[in-house]
Amino acid sequence: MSLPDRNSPEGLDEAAAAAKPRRGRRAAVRELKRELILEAARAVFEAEGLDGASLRAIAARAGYTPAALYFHFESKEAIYAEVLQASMARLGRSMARRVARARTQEDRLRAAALGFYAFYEKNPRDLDLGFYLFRGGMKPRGLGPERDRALNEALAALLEPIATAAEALGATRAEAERLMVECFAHAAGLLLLAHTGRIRMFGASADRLMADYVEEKIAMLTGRPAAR
Amino acid sequence: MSLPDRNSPEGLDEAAAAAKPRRGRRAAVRELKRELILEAARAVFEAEGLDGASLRAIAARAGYTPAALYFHFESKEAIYAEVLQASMARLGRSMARRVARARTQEDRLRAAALGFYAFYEKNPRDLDLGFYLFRGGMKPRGLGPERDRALNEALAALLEPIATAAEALGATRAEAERLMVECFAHAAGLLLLAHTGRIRMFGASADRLMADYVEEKIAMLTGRPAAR
Amino acid sequence: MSLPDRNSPEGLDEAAAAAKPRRGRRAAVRELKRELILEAARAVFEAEGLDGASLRAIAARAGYTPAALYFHFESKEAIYAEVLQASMARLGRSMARRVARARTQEDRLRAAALGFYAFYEKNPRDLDLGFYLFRGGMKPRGLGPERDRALNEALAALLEPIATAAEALGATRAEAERLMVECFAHAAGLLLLAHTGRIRMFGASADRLMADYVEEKIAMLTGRPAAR
Amino acid sequence: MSLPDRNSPEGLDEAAAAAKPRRGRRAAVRELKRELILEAARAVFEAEGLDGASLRAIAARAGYTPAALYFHFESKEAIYAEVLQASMARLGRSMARRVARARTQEDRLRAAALGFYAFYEKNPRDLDLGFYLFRGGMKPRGLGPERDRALNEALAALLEPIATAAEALGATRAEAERLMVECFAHAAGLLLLAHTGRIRMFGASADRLMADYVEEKIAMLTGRPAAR
DNA sequence: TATGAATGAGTATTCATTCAT
DNA sequence: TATGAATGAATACTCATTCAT
Repeated sequence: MSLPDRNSPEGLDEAAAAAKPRRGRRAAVRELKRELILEAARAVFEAEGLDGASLRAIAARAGYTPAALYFHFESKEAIYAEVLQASMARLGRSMARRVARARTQEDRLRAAALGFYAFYEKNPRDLDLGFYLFRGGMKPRGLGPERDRALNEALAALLEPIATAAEALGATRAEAERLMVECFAHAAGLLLLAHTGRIRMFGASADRLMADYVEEKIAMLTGRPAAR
Repeated sequence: MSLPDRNSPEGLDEAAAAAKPRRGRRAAVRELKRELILEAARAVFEAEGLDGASLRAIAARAGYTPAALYFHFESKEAIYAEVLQASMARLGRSMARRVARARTQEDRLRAAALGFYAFYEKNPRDLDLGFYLFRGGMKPRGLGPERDRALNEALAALLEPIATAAEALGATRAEAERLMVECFAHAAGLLLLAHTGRIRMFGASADRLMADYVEEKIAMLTGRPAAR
Repeated sequence: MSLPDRNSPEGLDEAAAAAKPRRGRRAAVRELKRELILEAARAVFEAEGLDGASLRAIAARAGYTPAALYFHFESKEAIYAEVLQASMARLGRSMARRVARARTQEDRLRAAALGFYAFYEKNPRDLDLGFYLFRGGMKPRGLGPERDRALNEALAALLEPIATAAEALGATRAEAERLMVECFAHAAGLLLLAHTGRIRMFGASADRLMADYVEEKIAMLTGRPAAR
Repeated sequence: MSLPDRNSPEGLDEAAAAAKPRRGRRAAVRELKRELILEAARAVFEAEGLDGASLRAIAARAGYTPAALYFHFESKEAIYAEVLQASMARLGRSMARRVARARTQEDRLRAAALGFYAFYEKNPRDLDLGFYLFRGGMKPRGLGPERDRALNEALAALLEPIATAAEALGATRAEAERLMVECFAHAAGLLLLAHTGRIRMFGASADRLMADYVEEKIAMLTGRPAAR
């Protein structure tokens, strides 16, 4: 059954709503259009990278004129930043879900460290996007200092669950952060190799390597021998 | 009197040589010019990346017109590939030197694994160049499939000393290759993070982390506890 | 309780007024909004010129959307024309005030001729605006022929006080008009030079030059030697 | 008859010249092309003004691609500056010719002062171009400060003959410069009015007014009554 | 009356590459 | 070998204007 008369600002007067849509409706439409553009942008950025992608291509794919995008975003870089933020948000949610499902402290660490790796392994287009983070330093400023800062902060927040889980396993804060960085680095390296086919070239399996790496670390942390 | 029967394939007619220098001389001059162009290209590619660099900039820095470069290289990508090969050759020589100096098998492994890392740490511009290897998959074709294959082979040869040292320490070939890949991945990850400032953001020291990683691996290999 | 019978022109029927205000009130509000837009437009046109100014900038400064301006003016040129007319009206009032204060016929001529010059000297932004008049011929049609004609008429009316004063000093109508034109030209030239810094470049003072010019003309007219 | 063996650097070896044209020939061709572009640019700038003209239009009129112009000039502003310089050079030559023909000191002053005016009266397109000089102050920098400075200097040199002639008639340097500025201003004002049709509107003749103005000034300078 | 969204034409400039010389 | 000139396609971005709401 529908419940038309909730006290929410929507509803109440359908005729008026049809004539002049309520704020919420307008904003929703606007948001929807933004999403569609971002969706198109994501595809193009994934395929072409930040520099390689052209606003025209994004606009065309979104069914718009280039000029139209400027009503929704202030520049190509702004679009890229949003696409990247969305990707990181998905990663964050994916990790959180995994950690929430874990029942032991050890599993929580596994979930966090492997979750980071697994997300990018399963979503290689997100990895393509994320590589901007790894190139941040090369060109003076890719997205502008402000957006870069925001992305750095988002990244730090993203990795925190790994450190938190390590602390819960008895590590000091310093040790926990160190382990977090090590896992980040190892995952980044493996993803790099796997993503570019460099690992296949050596007949190795990247996810297996990552899992083993985490087990080794857990073994060191808990004093138990790693099951290899 | 002239000595026409030197063993070299060139020579034979000095008068003609003056008017039209012998093959060898010509080739040497030609090679020299190529080197000068590559030198200029290296500087520009390091600063601007493959996409960011313009042929005009390279030509200008080399003291040439853009059109002139086409007498020496067939395209911008061809130049990049040569610059990259040269960088890898330097890396190879650097690793070989370190390994040669090592006295024990353990040290040979340390030399190889850390040598890879250390070269890029000390020569960040080479790292910038090398990052192409890590992006190989992103753009449909960066340098063309042929050049990509050649680079892959060169990379494999480069890393071989690590596997060789591991075998000398008693690892099977499979284990040795696995360790080689792990070291490669860890080094790549750490370099990535260090290079883009992402590691400073966590207050960690990349070279320390790399050294520790190698010690852990050696300890596992030899059965001794790692000195942490 | 409501007090429906205030003496103001509004009121009388508040219910009706709320639903649909009477013509007068509506028109007044409309006029007010137009003024606010023109005010904003003036600032932008002064700073950027006719071509340089963008409708977006005008709209933004007026607190409107570009599209909204089209409810009040039919084009950018129409706005410019109105801004210019307002500027000329101010000039006219300024000259009239000066002439009214003058006690002798000679002073009336001084007031008119120098008043023209002085207004623009004191209000350089109005001069910027007015320069459109001087560029009228350059672009095929700046504001459209109709608007141009209206501006010409307004200009002629503006300068008339000079001719009137000259006639009062004994000049024939032809001589008076000639003097009017001469003064106009000299003032325009000096303003041009002063306005663009070209006069500073020669170390001269524009207003002094203008005053001297008028004295020379008065001397010729009255047969007295000019006080130089 | 042809005289093939002049001692000039041209000639001598026609075969070689055909194969690889001598420097002078190349430079001449290059200069010719530049001239053709400038010619096209002049037409467009005259018709559209600095802002209104587009590089595309200039290129099209010159029979080139927009990109091709960048081999000859570094920017639109650079082209404009050259066009303007050429116009001023023509003005300078025109004035110099007139002054050279003058036989008395008085005539020299007439020639210089009226020559300035007459050039622009006869070449209204040059006046359009020159109006940039009068708008210099409006927008922060039209051509860039360096080019603006160069143009100012050229203008000062252009007007100098007027001051020189005045000094020859007995004026002090200060008086001569003042007269120079006055003439410049009056001419500028009259040209403005004539050019924009504002003078016709009062039934006056600009060149007559200018001539009379100069006579008045000469009369003042020499103490004789002006022939009006 | 006012808005947000959209358009289509326009801007200067840069690029790798080609080619006659 | 080397150059200067040229091209054509591409770039991000801006503009005045329109229109459904």
